[in-house]
Amino acid sequence: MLDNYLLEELAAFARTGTLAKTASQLNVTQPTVTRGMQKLETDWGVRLFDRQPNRITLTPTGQLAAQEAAKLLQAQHEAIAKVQNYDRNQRVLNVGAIIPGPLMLLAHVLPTLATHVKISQTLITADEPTTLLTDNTYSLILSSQPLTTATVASSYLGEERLSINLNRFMYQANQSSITFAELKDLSFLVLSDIGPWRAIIQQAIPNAKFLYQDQREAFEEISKYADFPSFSSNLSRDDPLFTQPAPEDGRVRIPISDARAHMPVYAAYLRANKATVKPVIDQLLADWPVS
Amino acid sequence: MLDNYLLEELAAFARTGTLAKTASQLNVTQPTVTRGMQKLETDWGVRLFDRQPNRITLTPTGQLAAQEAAKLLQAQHEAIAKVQNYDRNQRVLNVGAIIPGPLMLLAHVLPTLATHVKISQTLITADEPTTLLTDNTYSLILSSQPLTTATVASSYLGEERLSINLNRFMYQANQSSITFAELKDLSFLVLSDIGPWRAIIQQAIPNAKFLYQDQREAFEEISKYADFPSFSSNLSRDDPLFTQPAPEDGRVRIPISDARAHMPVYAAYLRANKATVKPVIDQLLADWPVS
DNA sequence: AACAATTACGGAATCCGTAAAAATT
DNA sequence: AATTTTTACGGATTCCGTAATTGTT
Repeated sequence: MLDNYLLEELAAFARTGTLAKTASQLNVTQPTVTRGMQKLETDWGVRLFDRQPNRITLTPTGQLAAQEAAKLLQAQHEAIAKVQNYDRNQRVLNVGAIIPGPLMLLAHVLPTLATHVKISQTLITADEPTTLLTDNTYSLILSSQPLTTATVASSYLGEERLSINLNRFMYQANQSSITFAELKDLSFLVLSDIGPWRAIIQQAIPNAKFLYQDQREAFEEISKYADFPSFSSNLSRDDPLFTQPAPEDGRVRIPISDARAHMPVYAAYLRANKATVKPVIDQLLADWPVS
Repeated sequence: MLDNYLLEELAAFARTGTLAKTASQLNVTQPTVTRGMQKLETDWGVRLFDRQPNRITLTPTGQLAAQEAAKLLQAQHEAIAKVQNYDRNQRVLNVGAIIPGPLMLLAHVLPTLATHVKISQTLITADEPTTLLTDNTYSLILSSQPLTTATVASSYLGEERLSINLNRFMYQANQSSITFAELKDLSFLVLSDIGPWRAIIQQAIPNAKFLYQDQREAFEEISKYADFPSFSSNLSRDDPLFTQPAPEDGRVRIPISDARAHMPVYAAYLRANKATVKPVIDQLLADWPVS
């Protein structure tokens, strides 16, 4: 016999220390909590509290029970979320990423797909992205590392290769390839949400300044009127510099030759979902830019 | 919102396949289950069933939900058992073992202990004995291997050394030490529940026959009237051959010299329980037979 | 006097079983 | 005809809040 609201009360009591605070935190009255904890003790056949007329405290067993109650509640919330996310992904295939480039390519090839795909607007920063697959937050994660576990598989998609967009009259612009070192001392206009690229450019370019912009609109507005160097890649699709040859707006797009400017891209998914995600992966592979 | 009895119904439906069988398995009526599953769907905001007038089946989401429900129920049972076991071990310290010898020694030194100790009557055969510590089934496990994890620690106690009890007139009896090989072709009277020793004697003694006895009483009865060779060890306490020198009942106790006849013994416990189990471990160490 | 826990009582919500209906095999 | 699911209705349990009680600080 296990009643959920009793677990809530016990876990809340462990946080607050008194039945009164517990009651107010849960928006019930004190007698409710009193009865609840009495019932929990009789249900489990275990003494959880030391009672004095004016004070009630957890026994060691009660402390363990409170820990376990909190864990059970957490597990319940996760299970419900998992089911709800799974249901959502039955209709739309949610895609997340730790780097933005592949998402831009995906957005570009999306009309060719029969599957209804929804692209996450924020990048993943979690330490263990695989949990976002197992809890069905995403059905597909585009990552710079192969994520492989008993239930998660990864497909190699290709490489993202960083380029720099420069004013054509800058002296560095007069070459077909460039290195991070040659970009030293410059100020760059950069989107904030670029995942691992951020650490790479900060470490690789000596004495650089980075003007981070949170919003893409602001980024493009500034980019239109001021002439800061900015980054794009072979996967970029919605900036005007992508189309080759470079347009006549005064900028050139130069690939960066450093090894660090090349990042592998993998598609990670639950093995159980392989059939569902396959068309998306195949389309990405088909439209992946030839190096 | 998560009602436990709905999880039971969902998990049962996943096993039975119809609401009618589910109801009879749970000892409720069909309408109860119908309402329950409808409520579960509205509570979670997810469609779990495909409904036809005369048949109802789980959607893919429903199948996942049933799996998760079963896992949650399992976790709940384990949590309650853990708390109840913990409470029990607050008053009596339960001790388990994978080899019987140390338990016999413990039973012998038990009167010297202030702690109220309860000794398990059956040996542990689980693959992962540490789970029996984390779920508080036992507070102390006597094992032939050190069990060490983030929460479990082990203390080395000493060695158990196997001996053989022989009729004094057998030709092998006339020596102070013996090998497994010298015991070949004999028939032995052996207790069934001797853990790893069973495999050892079976593999080490060539062409031997083992008469396994489940019950200790029967074992001692047979042993009294028939004169089969039998095993004991330096930790044996309740057989008459233990006291040195050997009694005048016609048998001698000869230690076996093979390396395989010597087994290290460790005491494993939750690090959180160190203070509780320490007096027991100290007493075992103090009374451990000198080799 | 103020605070915390418990007990007593009445109302309200919910959960169940019986009975009946609808639809399929 | 026999199953299976669903709906309708009435009863019973249980769960909660208000009010009052006990005991401590």
